[in-house]
Amino acid sequence: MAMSESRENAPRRRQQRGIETQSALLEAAGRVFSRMEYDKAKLKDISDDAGISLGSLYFHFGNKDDVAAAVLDAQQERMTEVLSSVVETEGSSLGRLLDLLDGVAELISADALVQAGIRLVGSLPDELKDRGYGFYEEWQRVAETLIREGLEDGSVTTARQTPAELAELVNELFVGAQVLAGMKDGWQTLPERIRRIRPVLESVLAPSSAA
Amino acid sequence: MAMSESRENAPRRRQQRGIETQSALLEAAGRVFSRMEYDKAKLKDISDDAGISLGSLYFHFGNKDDVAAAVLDAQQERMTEVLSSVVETEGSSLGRLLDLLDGVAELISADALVQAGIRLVGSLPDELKDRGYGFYEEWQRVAETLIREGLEDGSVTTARQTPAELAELVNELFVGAQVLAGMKDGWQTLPERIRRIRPVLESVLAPSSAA
Amino acid sequence: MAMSESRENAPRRRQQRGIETQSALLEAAGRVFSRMEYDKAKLKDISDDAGISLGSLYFHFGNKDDVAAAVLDAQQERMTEVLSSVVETEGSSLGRLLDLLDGVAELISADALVQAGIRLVGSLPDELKDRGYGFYEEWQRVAETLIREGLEDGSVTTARQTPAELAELVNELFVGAQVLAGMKDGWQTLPERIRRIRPVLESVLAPSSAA
Amino acid sequence: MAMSESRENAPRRRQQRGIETQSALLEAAGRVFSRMEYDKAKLKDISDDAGISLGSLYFHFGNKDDVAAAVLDAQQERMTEVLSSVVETEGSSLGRLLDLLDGVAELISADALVQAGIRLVGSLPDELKDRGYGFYEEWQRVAETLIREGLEDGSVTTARQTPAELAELVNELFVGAQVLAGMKDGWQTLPERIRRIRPVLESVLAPSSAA
DNA sequence: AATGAATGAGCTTTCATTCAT
DNA sequence: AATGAATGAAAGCTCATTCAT
Repeated sequence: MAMSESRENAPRRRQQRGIETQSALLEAAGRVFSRMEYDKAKLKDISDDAGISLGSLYFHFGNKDDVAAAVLDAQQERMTEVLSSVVETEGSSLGRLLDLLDGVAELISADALVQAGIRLVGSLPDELKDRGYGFYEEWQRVAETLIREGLEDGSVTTARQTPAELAELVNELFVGAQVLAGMKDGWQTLPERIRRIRPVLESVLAPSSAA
Repeated sequence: MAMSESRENAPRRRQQRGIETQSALLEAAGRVFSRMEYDKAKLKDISDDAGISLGSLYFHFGNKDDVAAAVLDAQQERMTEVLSSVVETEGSSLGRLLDLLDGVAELISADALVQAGIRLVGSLPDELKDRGYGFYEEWQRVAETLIREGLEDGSVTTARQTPAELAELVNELFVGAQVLAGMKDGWQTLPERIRRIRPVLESVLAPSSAA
Repeated sequence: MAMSESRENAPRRRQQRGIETQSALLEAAGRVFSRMEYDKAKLKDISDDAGISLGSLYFHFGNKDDVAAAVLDAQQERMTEVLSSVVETEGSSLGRLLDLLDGVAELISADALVQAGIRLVGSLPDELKDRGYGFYEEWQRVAETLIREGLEDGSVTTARQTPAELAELVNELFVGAQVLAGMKDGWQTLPERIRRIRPVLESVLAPSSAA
Repeated sequence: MAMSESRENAPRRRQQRGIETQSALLEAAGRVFSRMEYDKAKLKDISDDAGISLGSLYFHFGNKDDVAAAVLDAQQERMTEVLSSVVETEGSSLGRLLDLLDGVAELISADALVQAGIRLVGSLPDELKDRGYGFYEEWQRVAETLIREGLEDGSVTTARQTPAELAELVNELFVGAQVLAGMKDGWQTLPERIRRIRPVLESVLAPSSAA
């Protein structure tokens, strides 16, 4: 069966092989960048981790920055995926917002490539910094939208801060938990930290229901 | 005795000059490390910034890691100074805790060496990581103590979380604000962010008084 | 099978080029180390002498010590070659022992890499010292064996010292001649010196025949 | 008593102090150079070993080469001392020659500064090399003289080599023993080695008496 | 005489990137 | 597509030497 495919699919197979190599390199990059700073990570480390030649890495990614950029892209893709899937869930806006935190925390604690993306944001050449920071802003916009919807559907009841301020607060808490979890145990306990934060956010965003 | 003094002073005078050089180098290191990652920062950058020879830098600090360690030590010293001075203030425990956040935020936004220390914690050789993280733990203990005292003096009234959990929460919020401020504008707006957080913490730690 | 060969040969062809480079570097290292002390010799000197980039030298040898180790290995290989070829010769044991001295003297006086090895033994980081000294011991064992055999085949007749002591004596004489020749004229006259030693050794090892 | 000397002797005392410092530095240099190669030995090692400032070392010796030269001079002085004292002894010329070897071996095995001198000869900047090698030649002339005298007084009886050749042989044997002892155990067993050589030399230089 | 401090040239080593096959 | 080999521009660090006191 493999033989019968050979003629026509040869080019496609070759393409296929290339894609596999590229993705193997990407995962390896995730593993390496999640373990060390951008500058400490050598491209040789990545190609070794993938068991693929350094030359090949350069064939698939132009240079070191491009490798980092690809990791960042993949990270944001995976985070956006969680974001979309949770946002489209049934339930109150507040519930979805809190579920979102849980979902992202879970993703971070489980996916080395996502962890790599997080580390990279903190130790990146200036040109790439914005790309990383941009995501925090996007994420904050999503939070703000959900809070606004919560005010409408009644799941958010506080009136003492603007939705933007509340979103910023949510963001700060999440980032703080994420940073401390990253420093302490490589994000293993991040989901737990987020779970402990949940009632606090509920009491802040919906103080009446907590009474 | 005048003669004997001249002998004893001789070495002391030398040390004096050395101390000045060393502290000039330390400030320069603060400036440089606050501008760039550990790996991107070259020791030549530091010695140039201080207007002192590279060899002299190596005379006073043994190697690059030691320079970073000295910056971390200086940072923690300065932060501990604020911490002590605020904690010994008059006023309720909760008030002092919140003033503490303000004080530290102010320090961070104003002192390049302290900013450098913060950056370094995130991008440091593994051997130095603990030293940096240790401070977060110490700081959290202080917060916990103040919360405990607050429960006694009545300034903290919540009973829904343990003091340890509340301290963790305060820590996460502060760290989150600090990280986002650092990314966004080099900590310029950190004090403002902390001011916005204040009422939230009051409502969480003393919900009754907020009613 | 023609196809499959092309695949297998590809890497082999590459290796070929690498091997040539490596051996060119090794010879250059021999030339340089035979001219100057280990510490005085700069790796740049070696790569320049070989007309190959410094980076390439580091590609093939990990660091300076490894270069020296490779030189030592090559030296010992060449000396062992002489040793084996002479030992397997026809003739009396004593004759072969003395021929051995001649052969090694000849090699030393002609081969820069071997001279380099000798120099290195005297000025080497401690980790490599043993490797150098080990050879002297091995060589002494060979001498001892030949002397033992000489006692059996009658070419060695003295009974006043043990074979081990006699071997030590031979070794000391050879080393002394080699060191002095090295100091005086870069080993040019070593073969001559060894030739002058020959009758002495004969009279010591076979006193009767000398009478 | 110290006080009563103070006025007039002040300058002399100062001189005295300088001499002590200088000799302390020289001994320290001996210790350091006997442990490591010229290039590996740092002047800081020497001044530290002496417990005297680096600046002071530069005051007493102009530069690194001068320190080495001073060590070499001191070594040769001490060796010459042994040489003179043994040569002026009663006894046959051959006996004095062999005693000389013993004496020098004893000195080498006991005196770090002398060991340092020996090491230095093998790892020295070219300008100083001759000074080191010169001593071997001088020493060989002494041996030759003694052998000549031995031929006259009857203690040396061989006629198969010229006195010069015999002296060379003695030198080679001694140097070989010394080099191997240095490599093996830091010259601890050199006297023993020389003792083992003694009968051999007797049989070579005075074959009849050995019969 | 003596010392702590300062200097800078020089060396080893690393590593992103390119090349040849 | 893939690979081993090659390159060279830094960067960290050392250390002989000099300086100021």
